[in-house]
This record gives sequence, C-alpha cells and structure tokens, in this order.
Amino acid sequence: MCGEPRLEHAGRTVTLAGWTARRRDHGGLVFVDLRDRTGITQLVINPERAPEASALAGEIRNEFVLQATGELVARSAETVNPRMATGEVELAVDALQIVSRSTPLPFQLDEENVDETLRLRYRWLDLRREKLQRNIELRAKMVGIIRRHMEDAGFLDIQTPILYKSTPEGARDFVVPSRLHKGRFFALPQSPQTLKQLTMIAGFDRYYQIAICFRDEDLRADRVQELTQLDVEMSFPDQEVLFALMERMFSTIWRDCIGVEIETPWARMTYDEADRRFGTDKPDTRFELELEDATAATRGSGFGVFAGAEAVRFLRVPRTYSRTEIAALEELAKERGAKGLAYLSRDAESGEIRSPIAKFLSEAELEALAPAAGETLVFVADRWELTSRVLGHLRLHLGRELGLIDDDAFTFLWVTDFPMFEWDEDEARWSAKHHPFTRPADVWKDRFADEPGEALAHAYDIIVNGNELGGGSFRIHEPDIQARVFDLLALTEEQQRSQFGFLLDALAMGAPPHGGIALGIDRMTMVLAAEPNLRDVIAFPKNQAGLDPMSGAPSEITQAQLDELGLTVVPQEPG
RNA sequence: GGGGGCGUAGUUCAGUUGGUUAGAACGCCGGCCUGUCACGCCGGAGGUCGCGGGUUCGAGUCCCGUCGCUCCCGCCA
Repeated sequence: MCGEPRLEHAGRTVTLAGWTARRRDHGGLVFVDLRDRTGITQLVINPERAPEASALAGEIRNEFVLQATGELVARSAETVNPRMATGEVELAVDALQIVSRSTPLPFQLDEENVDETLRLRYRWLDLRREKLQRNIELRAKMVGIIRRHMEDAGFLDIQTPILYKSTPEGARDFVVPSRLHKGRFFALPQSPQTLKQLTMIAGFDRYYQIAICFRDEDLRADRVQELTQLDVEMSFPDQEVLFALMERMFSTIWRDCIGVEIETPWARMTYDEADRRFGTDKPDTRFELELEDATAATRGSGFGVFAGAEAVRFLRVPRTYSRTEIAALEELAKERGAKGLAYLSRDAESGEIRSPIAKFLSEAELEALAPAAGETLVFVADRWELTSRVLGHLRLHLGRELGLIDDDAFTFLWVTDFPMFEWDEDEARWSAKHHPFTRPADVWKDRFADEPGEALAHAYDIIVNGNELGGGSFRIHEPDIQARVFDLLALTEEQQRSQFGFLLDALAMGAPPHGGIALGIDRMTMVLAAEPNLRDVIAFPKNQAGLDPMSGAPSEITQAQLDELGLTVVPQEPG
C-alpha cells in the first residue's frame, strides 16, 4: 500500500502512483516528475525509442497512476540541484501505461492553509498530503502496539454493542430509532462502561477493547463526537499493576513511534495539589510558573476586593507589562469569568512599584507581596474555583507567550484522588465527577454521603503536557453502595431500576472488585504527532458543526423511511 | 445558547482616506525551448468581492441583517 515507490523488478518494471506530477519537454526528451508521499521519481521518455510512451506522456496532466517499463537509473542526491524534489530515481521509459488519470484538483496538495471545509469535502485528496499520511500511519502503528501490549498482558478483546441503551446521566446521547419497536430508541454508547463491568462479573477478569464512543456535545479542536478509546478493565485490580501496565505501554508507543524514551515511573499528584499549584486537574508540568496564594496575607486588606474574596491568588510573571498588555491579559481573565485582574509590578531599572492597587495596600501586605525588580504579580480575587480556572488558563497563556514551554518535552503525570462529586448549580444536585460507578476511596466508603463535597474517589487520570489522555477508576462492586451513590445523585428508585437495574442485579450476583481505565486514542495520536487539531489525526472527521462536508451527513431521510420508523419530523421554527 | 476571527479567480492571498476596466502567485489552457527537475520564456481563459438590505453621485471598502467556516465560553458522567 505505502512505503517505497513501487519498484517491482529492480531495473525493469515500475508501477507508480503519482500523486502530483509535472510533465516537461526538454532537449527532445519528455520528463515526467512524479512526487508521491514517499518517493521521488523521474521518467525520461525518448520519443524516438518509445514513441507510444511519448504520446501517452503528452496526456499526463496532474494526478494519475501509471505503469512503466524501462531501464532504471538511480541518481545520487548530490548530482541534482538540492532544491529539487525529483530525480532521485530515474527511469528511461520503453513503455508506459496510464492506469488512471485525474481532473484538475480543487486545491493544491502543497498548499498549507487550505480552507478546512474544502479539505474535508475532498478528504481523499487531503489525506494524500504527507502530513496526514504520516499521522494516519502513526495512529495505525500505535494501535498495533496497543493491541500487542494488551494481548501480551493477558487481556481479552471483547466487543460490546454499538446499539445500546440511553442513559441520561452524563453526556447527551445519540439515539437511533427502532423499526421493529416503534417509539423506542437505541442509544450509541458514550462509553462501554457498564458493559465492561459486566464482563468482569461474567468472569473474564481482563478485558480490553478499542471502542468507539459517541457523545452528542459541541465540538472543539480537541473534542469530537465520535471518539476512539482504549477501554481496559480488570478484576481484583491493583493500582500499581495497572499504572505500570500503562507506563510500559506508553513507553513502547513513544519509543517505537517517535523515538522518544519516557522516564518511568511517572510523577503523581493529587487533584488537590494540581488545583493548588496549577489551577487545573490537567496541569502542563513542562514549565513552572505556579499559582501562589495570597489569601492569608490580604485578609485585612484595605483593598476591598481582596479583603472580601474567598481566595486571593496570583502568578509571579518574570517581566513587566505596558498598560495595553495588561489590559489584554485582563481581557483573557474576564473571558474566563474574572471580574478583573489586579497587578503589582516593579520596574526593572528604577525599582519602583507600579500598580493601581498599591495605594490601598498596607506596608505589611506590600512587603508580603512585593514583586522583584522586573517582575509582575497578577492577582485574581474571587471564589476559589474561579481563581483556579482563571489563573490556570492565564498560566498556560503566559507559558506559551513567554516561551517557557519546551515543545520537544513530554511530561507524563498521574493525577489521583479526585473528588467523588461536584455540586451542579443548575440542577441543584450532586453529580459524579468521574462517573457514577466510581468507587469512593476506602476511607470514604461508608461516609461519602455525609460530606459529598469532601469525598474522594479512587480515580486517576493520565495527563501529558496538559492534555487529558485518559482516566479511570476502581468501580463500586457492592450493590448497596452503588444504590447509595445513585440516591445521592438524586436518581429515584424507578430511575435506578429502569436505567441501571441490570447493573444492580449483576452486582448482586457475585461481582469481583474491579477497575480499569480508558484512553483517548485520538488525543494520544494528536500528542504523538504534535497536532493541535484532532481532525488531523482522524481519517474522515466531521467539521466543528458536527457535519461531514464530504458525504453531507447528517442528511434528511425519505418519508417512507420515516413512516417505517413511525417518526414525524416537526419543522424547526425559524429563529 | 453566547463571544472573537475570517469570507475577494480553481487555490493561497493583496486591494490605500469610499473613486476609471478588482490585482499577484500557484494551478488550468495554448505556443516556444536538445537533460530538464520550484525549469525558463510568450500568450490566454477564469471574479454576482458569501448572500440580502441600507448610506452615498459612487461600496470589495462604511452601516444593518443573514449564512457559512473557524477558535473559544457554556456543555463534554
């Protein structure tokens, strides 16, 4: 399929796929330069020796596939102009057959910034480009390593259904109408979570699957609606065994795919520490610039915003800013919900403090919060979560802007000890931080319901360079604990029965302790290939609106199809 | 649901304070060229300036609306 230019019999016969080609006539000869993603080839046709080939060469325009026979003359790269891409392999052609030819292309393959819609519409062309070929091959190679690794470790590949059951907990479901049972719907799985737990209860002990998961939520550069994950589950789980299994797998992938040696074991950090130091549960630890806490130092502050805030935290930035630059930073802070961005800076030469808030601060405060010369402290005073969110994002922005990030580095990190629950303001109830099957940490097993906001889960995430590549947990294997978690999540008895009755029944019939992890294959490829956009590591992705410009999906269906399904489409109200 | 950016030949872009016939490069078509190779040279075709409305003597340019794409917020157990 891919690899070298197709030199079937060295010296005589060549089958070539010329993704791009140029024909030139020069010196009574015809030259056809072929450039596919792997090889650089030039056909030289002498019309006197090969008049038929010459006639065919006249028909070659842009893209085509051809077969040629002739004398192969390999040229060293040094003999050709180094600017040139062609001429590494040269064939004096005796016979030529154009196997396939192309109309002029809607865009040029060597153009960098082609409109995304156009690229997606003609995805088969876009995929011919070197970068995408490399990404797709990288992905396939990675998946191969993953499969071998999991098989070698004794995990069994078990397929789970794509047509499954709608469960309103979690992301929005994609639903599929049932023809045989009108008015009823399948849902595409958001994850095979409950199913893989059932494989444990079924006694398979070690399960894995490269699973497609569907979530009907808005898309982002790093988020798609159908994602591929490596899904893993094991009975009688041992966290150290699982972590080591993953670390070995990533090491092999990084080494074999991009030649990078990863140090193991990876660093570990609790959720709480990540939040305090980096303002996020997925810290990019390639650079420092950590959040600092000035809450205690500003308790009695003359600056009312500081004195009254639940938390006052800041970043110590190693440079000074103009008013315009500060205003731009403040704008970023406001985008994330901050009311403002206070700052203290000390001029590098004069040593003077520059700050609109300095006049409100006491000498003790100024002393505690004094920036060094040439340094700026940027403050956010608000609820704790908000200071984390704003400063966490500002930290990333500054890290990039100040060039603090080593683009070639990979820092792998386990984040552990996640909260079990978070309070959902809109619905005025607790919701599961990870998912409702997550096991409370041992000390919380019997009292998580007493202080849900404090309870910790036996859950963990894999973070690489600030990207969440996966996460998992130990699961609840006791039906009574599972029911109490559902209670806390405000699922009624009926909802529990109708949505998760099968799981509760299964848990009641001898469930071993079990736990596992799921890794985003798309995101792993993205990080591996250093691509900022998930679409560039997926062969046939949708656009940001969730549409496929190539096929036109999703599309309307015929009235006959609707009738068969017992569906009526209600026209959308304009506006 | 909300915010930012973008929308001009097939493609990537330029287009001045509003002012003749909207340009370039690549691509495409034709011609020339005795080893070319980002070939070179000559010529040509190709545009409802996303769409609709407004201001103006005059709109690619200003205003309003709308559509599309993209990035972000919300959302993503």
